[in-house]
Amino acid sequence: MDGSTSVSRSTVIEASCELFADLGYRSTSMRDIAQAVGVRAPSLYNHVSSKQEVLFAIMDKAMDRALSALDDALEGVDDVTEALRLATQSLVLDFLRYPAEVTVCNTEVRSLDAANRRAIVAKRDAYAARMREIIERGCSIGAFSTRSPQLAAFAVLELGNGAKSWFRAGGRYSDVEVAREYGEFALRVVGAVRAEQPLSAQPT
Amino acid sequence: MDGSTSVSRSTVIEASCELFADLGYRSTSMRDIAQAVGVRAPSLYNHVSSKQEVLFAIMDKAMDRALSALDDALEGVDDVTEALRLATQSLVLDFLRYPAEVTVCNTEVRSLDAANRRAIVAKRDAYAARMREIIERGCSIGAFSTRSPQLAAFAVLELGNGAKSWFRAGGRYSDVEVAREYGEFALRVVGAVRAEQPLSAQPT
DNA sequence: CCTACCGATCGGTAGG
DNA sequence: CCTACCGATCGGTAGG
Repeated sequence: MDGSTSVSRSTVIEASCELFADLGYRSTSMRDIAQAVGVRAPSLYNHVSSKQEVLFAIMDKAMDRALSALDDALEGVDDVTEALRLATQSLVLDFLRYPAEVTVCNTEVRSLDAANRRAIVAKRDAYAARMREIIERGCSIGAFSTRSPQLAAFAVLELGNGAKSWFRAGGRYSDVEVAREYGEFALRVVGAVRAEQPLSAQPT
Repeated sequence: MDGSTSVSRSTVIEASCELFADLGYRSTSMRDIAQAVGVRAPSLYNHVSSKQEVLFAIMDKAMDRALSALDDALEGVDDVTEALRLATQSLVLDFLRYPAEVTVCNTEVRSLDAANRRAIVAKRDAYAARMREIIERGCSIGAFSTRSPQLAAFAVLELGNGAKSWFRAGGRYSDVEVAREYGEFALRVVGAVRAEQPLSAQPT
């Protein structure tokens, strides 16, 4: 970003997010961020109060967005199989559409101050709990068949990571197609779907 | 580690690995490492030549160990379903047994110098390629049924991460039990196993 | 928005 | 193995 674009709190935060994702929080200096938005480092403090505050703002916004997306995806959905499919699609789509934000969330929890870390970990745990509850419900009513719902929940939550690093490199599938495929993977992991039922049976 | 234990290259590298995993490479100072092994920072240079060299040594050794474990797991195995199961178990067991090394491998590639990064990425790609080849072979002979072997390979490779963060917290299952469960997840992801076939059908 | 500058900390070296 | 110290860089402030 050069000097021709006006600088604001959101441009500072967006530039910081890309740099934190690429270099890491600790390896990104306020001077790096300033250069990215086209000012000198002290001017950043007109928009943000500290480097730590920027990191927290990035992660808090990303967690809220992911939780809202999950809410929207599950609204009015009763069938537990469909709920797991849609929740996984929501998770993977979020990964694919906001790779920098998600990378920061996945790698910089340790860079948060104690109080900020507690707040972010609470939201992360809430997200994981909702995914786990879906899988536990599916197991209890016999829709899913897996030995450890907890292990399966962790496996499903982690699935999107592979898609994220891969998706950035190539362009063979759209983000929606990748998300749909991972939705199918999740159903297979919990034992909800026959292997012979191909994804192509689904409508577009 | 206190002064009563003798300091060597390997004790420096082991202490560095734990610190890099917990704090990150950039946030760990040579003084932190020195304190962990009970000397002053300049004395570390009697054992290692630079901080960067320590990072590379940790990652290179970890990659070689993972590749060797994969070799051992697959030796003499012809059946492609069994190969995927054993490869996944090998991967997950490595994650569970060497969490600090694996965390460093997963988070500090960006902290490597260009030449070191090329060497590590080549080994990581070789590992991923072997997993992908198993899945492609299974698909081509009809043992597996998945729309995108490449996507499935990434999903399987990523599976262990969830197990790693979870396993460190609790003690409900042994590492071997967790690895076996993930072996089953991998077969489900590629469509190799009926959902009705529970893991408990396997011998101990 | 800037220049000038602060105290702290960094990886690494000199010299013994 | 140590003390003493180097130039560089850090997040952030003073003052305008």
